[in-house]
Amino acid sequence: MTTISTEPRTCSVARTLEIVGEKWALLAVREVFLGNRRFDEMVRKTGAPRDTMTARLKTLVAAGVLERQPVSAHPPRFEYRLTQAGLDLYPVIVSLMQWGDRYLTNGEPTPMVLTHSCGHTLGAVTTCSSCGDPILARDVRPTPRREKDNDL
Amino acid sequence: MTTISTEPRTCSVARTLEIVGEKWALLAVREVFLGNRRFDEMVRKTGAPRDTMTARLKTLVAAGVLERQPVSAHPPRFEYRLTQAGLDLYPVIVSLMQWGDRYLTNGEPTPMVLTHSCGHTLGAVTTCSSCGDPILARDVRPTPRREKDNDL
DNA sequence: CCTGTACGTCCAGTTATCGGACTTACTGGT
DNA sequence: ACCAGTAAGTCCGATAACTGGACGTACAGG
Repeated sequence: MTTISTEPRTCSVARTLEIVGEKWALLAVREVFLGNRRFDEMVRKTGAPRDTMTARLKTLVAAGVLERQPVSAHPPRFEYRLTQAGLDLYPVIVSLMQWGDRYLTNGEPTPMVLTHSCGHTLGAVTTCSSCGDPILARDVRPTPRREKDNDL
Repeated sequence: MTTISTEPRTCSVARTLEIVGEKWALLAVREVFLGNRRFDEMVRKTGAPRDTMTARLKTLVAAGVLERQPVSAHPPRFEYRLTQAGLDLYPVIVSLMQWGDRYLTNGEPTPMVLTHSCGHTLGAVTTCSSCGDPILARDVRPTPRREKDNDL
């Protein structure tokens, strides 16, 4: 007998998306990576409504992705800085950018060029930490830890 | 004179997020990567409302990430398959999963194990295609192509 | 004929998003 | 002293999106 699972899958992707699975959250993080750590700059450069940005930053701080630090008391001014967890989101941002560069430029040059410290324009490849080969979906076998998530 | 840019930044990250920048969109793609290509399965395994899943799948098909193909005419049954563009989203999914595995497991074992064809459990590293080194934010210098996006 | 599955649509209620105006607290210029 | 400007939000009303659940259609199998 096979019991049909009625619950959604337990999954790290889903958990992560609860925090950064929304446009403005990730764009806020992008801005901080680009060095813009201030509220108004993030609003301007992302185009997010101020209200929404406030809400997102609150979530990101609560999740430990960003830290809100005062940089001046009089007048009160704040900076949002990446924590280690935030810094570790870099691969996510880079992957998204890479994909957009490939599929969404419509033949035009990419809006932004990333230059790596090795001197070359950045092309990002997601590789296996064991063998070093680029990771392709067909080379990966997923195994859910829980019984109920077991169907392929 | 410095003109303050009032427009949001032109950016591949933003463009990509217009398509997959929402929880259910990415979770639908995740399910297809896991082999679940049917509407009802995606609804069950992701927990998305049926309405929302319908809307997301429509967007993803329109964007060329998925293809909707009939697999039976009587009764009418469909499958959603990844296009090449969809397959190229794998690094995004893997990066998100990796991050969740690291920061959102709360000490428990990760919900899913990915085994690479090399025989090892998958650890994904985003590397520079030129020098092969892992990419760290601090080693990358971003250069916007447009003048107006030029501030750091 | 009855039950079950697949793939949606429809609905009504709630929540989120949006753009714009407003607030507070300063700084710097005239 | 006064005015303009900036920063970091908050507040508002209108619109849009999301949600869970019921429903519709088309078929298969017993």
